Amino acid sequence: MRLNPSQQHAVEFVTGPCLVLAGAGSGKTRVITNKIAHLIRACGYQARHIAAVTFTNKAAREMRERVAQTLGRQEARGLTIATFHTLGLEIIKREYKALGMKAKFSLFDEHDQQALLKDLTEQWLEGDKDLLKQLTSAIGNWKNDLLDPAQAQAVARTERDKLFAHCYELYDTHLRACNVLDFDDLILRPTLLLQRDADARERWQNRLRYLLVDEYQDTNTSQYELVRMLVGGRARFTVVGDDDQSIYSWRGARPQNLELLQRDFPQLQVIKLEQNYRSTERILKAANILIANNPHLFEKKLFSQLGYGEALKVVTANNEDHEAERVVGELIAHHFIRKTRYRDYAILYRGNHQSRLFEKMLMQNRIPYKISGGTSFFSRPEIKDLLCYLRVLTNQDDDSAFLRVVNTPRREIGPATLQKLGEWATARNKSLFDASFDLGLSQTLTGRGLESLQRFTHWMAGIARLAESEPVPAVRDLIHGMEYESWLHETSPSPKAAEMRMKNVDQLFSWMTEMLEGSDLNEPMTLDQVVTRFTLREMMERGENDEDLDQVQLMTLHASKGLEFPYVFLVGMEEGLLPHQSSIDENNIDEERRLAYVGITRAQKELTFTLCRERRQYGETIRPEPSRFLLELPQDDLAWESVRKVVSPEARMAHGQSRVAGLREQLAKAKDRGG
DNA sequence: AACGTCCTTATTTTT
DNA sequence: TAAGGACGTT
Repeated sequence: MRLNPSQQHAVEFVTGPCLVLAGAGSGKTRVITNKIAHLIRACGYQARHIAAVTFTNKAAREMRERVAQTLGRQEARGLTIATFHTLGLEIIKREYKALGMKAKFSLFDEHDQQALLKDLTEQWLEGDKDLLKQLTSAIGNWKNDLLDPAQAQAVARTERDKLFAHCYELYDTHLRACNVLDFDDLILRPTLLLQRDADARERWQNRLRYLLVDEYQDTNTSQYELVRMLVGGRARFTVVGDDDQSIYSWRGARPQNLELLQRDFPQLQVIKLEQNYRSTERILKAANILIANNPHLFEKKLFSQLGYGEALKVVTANNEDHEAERVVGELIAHHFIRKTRYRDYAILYRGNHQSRLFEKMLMQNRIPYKISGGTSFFSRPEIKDLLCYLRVLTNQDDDSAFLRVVNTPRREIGPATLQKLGEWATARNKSLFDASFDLGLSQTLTGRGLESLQRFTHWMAGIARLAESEPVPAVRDLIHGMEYESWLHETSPSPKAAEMRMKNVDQLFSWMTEMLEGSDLNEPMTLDQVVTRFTLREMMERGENDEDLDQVQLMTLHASKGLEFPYVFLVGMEEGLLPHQSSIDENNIDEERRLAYVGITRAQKELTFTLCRERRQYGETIRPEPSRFLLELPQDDLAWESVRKVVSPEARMAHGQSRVAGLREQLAKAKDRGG
């Protein structure tokens, strides 16, 4: 299929800054892919001078595949296609000297960060979970706004903020001492470096001469600043985004960055992609009418030429069990009549907890399904344990990792020993690992503790030495040497669970082996590269990934962004759920509306909304109103399923509601929707 | 160290 | 309501 004129224009405009406003399903990935090809083939750019930046590894992977398809492996060689965080990491790796860091550092994930903050601030926060959360987000916000602890201190007005800024400083000092970076640092550090160091800026602007950014509406302040620093005055870049699909403002995303772009680059070329190649006209019309209720940074009008299509169904269930029953029932019937694949269906919901009943119902009916999200592989304790071992191997300053593994499995190295080791190390400005080798330690540590400790660190040092030349045997020795398997059996609730955990460990090990040894497609990696990639959740894709499995897809609306499905069920269309109650309270309806918009625009052929008359919530039964978003949709295109039996009479009596009132209510609603 | 009991909390979570 | 975390007991 050929590019349409707007797409063509977006691809061919390369002489200045370019903003592509790409509506849902308008073929933005095609534009990015083709533009990269155009830059190389028609504009004389070398692949190594082009970078395409995404937010998720998945998006990066997909783009890499699409580009390889368009260009072929050879021409695509040398391209940078990475997430913001990976790009930041690349910069840090090459500029570590200018950043005043050691060559080897490790990464904190969110969990590590939380644990450290909790530890560091115990005396002030006294285990107040809420405060800890606030602190975490305060630090995150300061980092997003490119403020260091001193600047944070300066802008802090309230006592609380001053305390938080102080905690930020402690946290920062600790990270630096351990040679550790958190996720935010991966953006913050390179950005600050490029701001202050003209040479570094020069180097990177010369290296990355054309920049493409996907999902630009999701950038936060520091990410935008990084983009600005990288493109410099030359301003050769393309960003692609859609303010209507901005659903991450609660994570610091600033769709206003789309507007800022016009201010910062007055010569900005704005190109709109308004033809949708995904959904029926009806689905798109509904989406357009819904989102028209929102304020807009840029006006656009999406259209489709895929035929008018079926009406959007609205199914009202009595309660949430009934809702699941109805959805799965409809799904099964549809599947058999239309001879579709299960993977053509998606069930989308606002909150993860909603998945439970659908899962149960699908399981009962033996329908294969897949729930995206939920507890990730990497938050499992056995995986964290192993990764922390590897972190100690690659960065011996990483005290947090050291503390996690030093007594796991049990080595009789208790809190008392570690306390004294900690004091000793702090006094000498050393890491715990290094300090454990000090001869003088015997002054403060005696007998058993010292012996166990040194047995452990000497053993680890040996593995670390081996890892430098032979990482795979080193990791194997590590797993065997610490007798992890028997430890898992001792500590797991059941032998079955222990086997599961060991299977995970084996899985991780085989992934790592593959990455360390390299393959036809991938160069061998060093151990610290492997650890970093795992922390960034950037593992090698496996051939037979879920795409090949025929499973009904269950996920949150957030997780569905960027995906498409022929048949979509958008469940829980109720006030309080979508829009969510807390968004109603905070007057944040617009983002909820975008969330609904994202959900609707996932559907290609058919879309079914469901809602409940009754729902159990926090132990009590409530009778939610239909979501205002349903009422905002074009009623002529909705098929409200007429159901007479509402709730059981007893339940209605319990709510003090007579049959007549119930009928009146139904009538009123029918009138509301103009019927 | 492991288990049981009580108490808290209930939106989304790209890296 | 129900699930997960914290804390206390054995």
